[in-house]
Amino acid sequence: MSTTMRDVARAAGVSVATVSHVVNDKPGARIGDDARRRVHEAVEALGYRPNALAKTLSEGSSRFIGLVADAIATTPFAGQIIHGAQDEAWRHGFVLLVANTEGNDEVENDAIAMMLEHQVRGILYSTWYHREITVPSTLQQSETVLVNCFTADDSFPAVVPDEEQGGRTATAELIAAGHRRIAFVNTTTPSPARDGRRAGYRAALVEAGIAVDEALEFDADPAQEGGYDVAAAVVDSGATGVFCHNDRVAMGLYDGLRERGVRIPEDIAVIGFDNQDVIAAHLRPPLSTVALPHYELGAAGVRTLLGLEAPPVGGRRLIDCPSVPRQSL
Amino acid sequence: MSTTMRDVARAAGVSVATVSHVVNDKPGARIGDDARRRVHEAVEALGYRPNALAKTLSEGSSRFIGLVADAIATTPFAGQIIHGAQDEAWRHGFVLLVANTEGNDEVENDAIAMMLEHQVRGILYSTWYHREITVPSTLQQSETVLVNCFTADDSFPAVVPDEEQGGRTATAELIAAGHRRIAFVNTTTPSPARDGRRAGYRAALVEAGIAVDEALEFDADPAQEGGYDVAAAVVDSGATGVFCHNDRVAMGLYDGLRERGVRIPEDIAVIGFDNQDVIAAHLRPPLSTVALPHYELGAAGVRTLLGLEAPPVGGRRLIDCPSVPRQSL
DNA sequence: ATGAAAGCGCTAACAA
DNA sequence: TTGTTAGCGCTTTCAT
Repeated sequence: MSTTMRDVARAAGVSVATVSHVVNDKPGARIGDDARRRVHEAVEALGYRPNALAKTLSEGSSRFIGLVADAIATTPFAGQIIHGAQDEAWRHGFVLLVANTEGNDEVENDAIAMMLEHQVRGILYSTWYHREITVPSTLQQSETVLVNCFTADDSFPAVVPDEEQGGRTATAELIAAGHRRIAFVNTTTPSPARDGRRAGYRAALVEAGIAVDEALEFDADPAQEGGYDVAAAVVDSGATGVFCHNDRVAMGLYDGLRERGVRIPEDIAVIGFDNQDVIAAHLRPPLSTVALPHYELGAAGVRTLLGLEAPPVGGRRLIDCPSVPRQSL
Repeated sequence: MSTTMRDVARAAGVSVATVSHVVNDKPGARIGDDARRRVHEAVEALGYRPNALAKTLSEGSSRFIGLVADAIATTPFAGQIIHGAQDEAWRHGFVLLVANTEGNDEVENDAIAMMLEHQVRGILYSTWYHREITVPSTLQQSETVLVNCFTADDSFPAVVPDEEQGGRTATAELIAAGHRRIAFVNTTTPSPARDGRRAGYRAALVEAGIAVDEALEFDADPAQEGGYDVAAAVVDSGATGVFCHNDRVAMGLYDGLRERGVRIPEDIAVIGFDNQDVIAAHLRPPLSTVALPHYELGAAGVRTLLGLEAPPVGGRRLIDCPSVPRQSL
């Protein structure tokens, strides 16, 4: 098979212990310059590559971190979480074991079992949209950090987006652009996003001394169709600025407004949420929005799993949703 | 630490060999019913979970497959490849080790080294868009299958989408809908997609007895902006149907056509390519398109890596791009 | 400064 | 039918 440490030792005329020491550059190891050199040469010559599995077995602790996601395929979001988690894991010498469950409980349990059998240091349990979950019982046996989700009793450390701050940011952008009559097209789906963004919207208005007017708050299906359908009502409301629950709704709203001859941003300014690149960056005009910090969620998840970041006290760590200005306001 | 096979053996009053046999349900192992039962009970009682790493080390062959991707985060496509690869890998008892390189060579080499150290059975090297590549030298040391990419000399087994068949399919849909004057908005970027889809477009026309008219072929930047900009030319061409290089171009074209009062599909039928869900399914009207078979690419990649599917003879295995009919034609 | 040897959790001959 | 034992490739303690 492949060349082992023994082969290297033999070739260098030293013991495996010596090879181990120089290969790992162990701190308190007194190795003669000569031996060290010979080992390095042998490693080169033989193309030696350490067996990480054997190392793990011997050391007793693995360098794996598990990431179970409910929807890698369906959305571009999961990709960002994976990416952030992986970068951060690598930074600390860890490797990601990724499993996609597509919401199937059985697959989920298998995935977790598989990870446990591979001695993962811990498991990141993530969802593609921010929501409350109940964690599978198997997870109790492992260090677990929730990413983009949380439990009702906050019994697991969790990392989630700060929806309220995001809503406040979006609304504040509109206010900063001079708008006072600001509509809010929220989602019909009950969720932390719905409640949080609304709270942020209202807080920003209050902060700016603008009266909250519930007649300016609309509900729409959180997709293009919802935004399109609500266009008439938004126009009728007399709003000069609209904060949309997400970019897809904004995209539909664009269509609805255009059909009515309403120009963006001259007649109505629009801001979205999610910063879904395929959409936001390429609408006409490009859509100002607020980004969901998926990359950072993944990274922060890994950090709290590894204990590099004190676990959030209240249970959930809130991650900022930054503003992404473009030309729609 | 965690409970080992020895603990189970002790608890069940048998040897580790016996435990190993019953836990793995070894075929040619004569184990008494009683012993078998006692082992199972002990496993239950102690919550024993086999250590996959030790198993691998002992067996000498790992159950890992590496997947290096150049852009997990940037597109929804990579997710599909990962998903397909993972499902197929699991089906055969393998686990995916995913690494995202974002096109960075150094990261890529580290990723490959890491995978090799983890004794992966082989590596899937994938790109988010179909293209020619040169494989990193480190990959020579491993079983490698290219996914969604290929080398100039086809020296590595590769699995790629059948662009030509896709182009033919798209065009045939338009023809089947009764169109004879069909425009093609191709990308300006040289690529297998550009050449393949054009070849397919022309082949379909010829097949239907329609003369190829190069005045009906346009080049556009492969994004919304490109589609928008080409709208005037398309309208002027007198085409009654348009095949767009991708869904994003189609999205831009929608805008351009709408501005000119041209209705879809009444005045002009449109078909896209990629089946990018966020876009295609939610345009007005929903966009008919041809899907890039990312899931299947990942799955087929795993299969050829595991030798379950004879490696493509010519070098590349072509995967079909299926039609996804909606309401734009 | 270097080496011998035990052991990580498991598998697979081979004995019994 | 079951147990003993020798590895798998590596780390690490303890001698030398």
